[in-house]
Amino acid sequence: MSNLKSDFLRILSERGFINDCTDKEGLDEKAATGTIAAYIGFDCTAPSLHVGSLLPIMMLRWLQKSGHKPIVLMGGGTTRVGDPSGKDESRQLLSDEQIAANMAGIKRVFSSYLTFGDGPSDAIMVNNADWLDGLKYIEFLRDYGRHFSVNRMLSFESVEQRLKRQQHLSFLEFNYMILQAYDFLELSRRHDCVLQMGGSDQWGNIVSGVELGRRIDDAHLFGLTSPLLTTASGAKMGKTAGGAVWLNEEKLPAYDFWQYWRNTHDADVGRFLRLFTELPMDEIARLEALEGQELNEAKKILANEVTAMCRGRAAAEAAAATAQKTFEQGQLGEGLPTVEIAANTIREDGLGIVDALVAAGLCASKGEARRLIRGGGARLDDEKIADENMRLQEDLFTAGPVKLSAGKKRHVRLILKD
RNA sequence: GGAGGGAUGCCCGAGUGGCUAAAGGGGACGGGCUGUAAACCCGUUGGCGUUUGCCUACGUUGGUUCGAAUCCAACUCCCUCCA
Repeated sequence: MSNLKSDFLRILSERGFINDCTDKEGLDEKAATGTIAAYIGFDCTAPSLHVGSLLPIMMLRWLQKSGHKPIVLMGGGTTRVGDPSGKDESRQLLSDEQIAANMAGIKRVFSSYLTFGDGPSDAIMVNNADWLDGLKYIEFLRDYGRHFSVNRMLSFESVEQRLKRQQHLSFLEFNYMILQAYDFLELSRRHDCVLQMGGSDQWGNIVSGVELGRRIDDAHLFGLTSPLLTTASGAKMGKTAGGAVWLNEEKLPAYDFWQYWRNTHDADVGRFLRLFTELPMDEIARLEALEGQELNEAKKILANEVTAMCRGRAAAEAAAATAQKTFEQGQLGEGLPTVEIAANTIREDGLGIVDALVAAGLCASKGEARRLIRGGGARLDDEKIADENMRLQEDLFTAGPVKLSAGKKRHVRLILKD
């Protein structure tokens, strides 16, 4: 395993980034003797990437750190088609305006992880709409389509899944892998890119590109995939009570982002430290060896490191401080999500506690708020709320913000606003 | 184009005229135990109002009926086989 010569592959390997590689020795040789360019594609299906994309982003970061050139491919063109990999059903088609807006949001996050510029190992960002949008159908089919075997395509996991489960797969989506393969070819021609990386669900698409390069340009391209990340409990990474764990601040406050990592399962701590932080391996070994309650320290470090990289050191420290106040001292941390209550809604005869829970975003509906109270999960300044008809009065706020909680982990600061 | 099968709540899936806001499971959320873990146990899981109430919901639109997720018709989409 560790007879790897290149820094790049050795780091990825020892940190657990590698699931599969089309030609590990060949790639190692190439990375050890020169500078290589590698790319990962990101489709613009949402206004922000979420933690699921953090793994590929970290791969690009290590690539750059070991002296190579990362290429971030924005899927402005492929998003118009829709990748069927790993999806049960066809995604709704996104409008071009949505795609453009999503791309703008996604682009922002990369500057936290990569250095962009014109130097040999500076990262660049390209958009596959640049070459996909202008393709001519018949020409494309004749030049490239003939290199694809439908028999083969049908056997790829992404396609086979759909067929086996009797789920609709449109011809549009069926073409996705061809376009992704073509992307690789274009990038190898334009930027001398020799490696495509991605999640293991991308294996089929990546291999298609490697083959296309060999058939048409006689190029020796490489593919490398990372393991599909699931948590120890088997769930796909990146979901939390509030929804997806977004990388962009405007989609998820730093405090919540930090909390996500703080709540990592015991069994995942070591793996996540290796994948999502840049702590030295021996330090990680020490941290993951901690047992019982002490392992919580490792989780805090994990949260701090990941948050610092994504949101900045200051944001990470603020989140850590808020968490400490809230959980370890039982106080009201300043960094908790803050919700303003308009003073005039409360002045007359107070604000119903049920409405307050909904307004605070802790419950999706009044019924849910009532159930929460009945189940004993709602608390006001750490006092269990027993009466679902209770009303918050104005004088409650004279001493300052009030803490409203749903369960042990979700807290909101309520403040009165004129 | 022909023949047959199917569409149920976040997901899977039962239900073939009233007892159905709809079994069961998963997930999620809450409580207990803990370490802001895991496992386990318990509870909750359409909306609004709350003492029995109203509204929305079983692909879509109509119809039969006192009454439909359940029967009928048309339509949409998916699947299988045939051409």
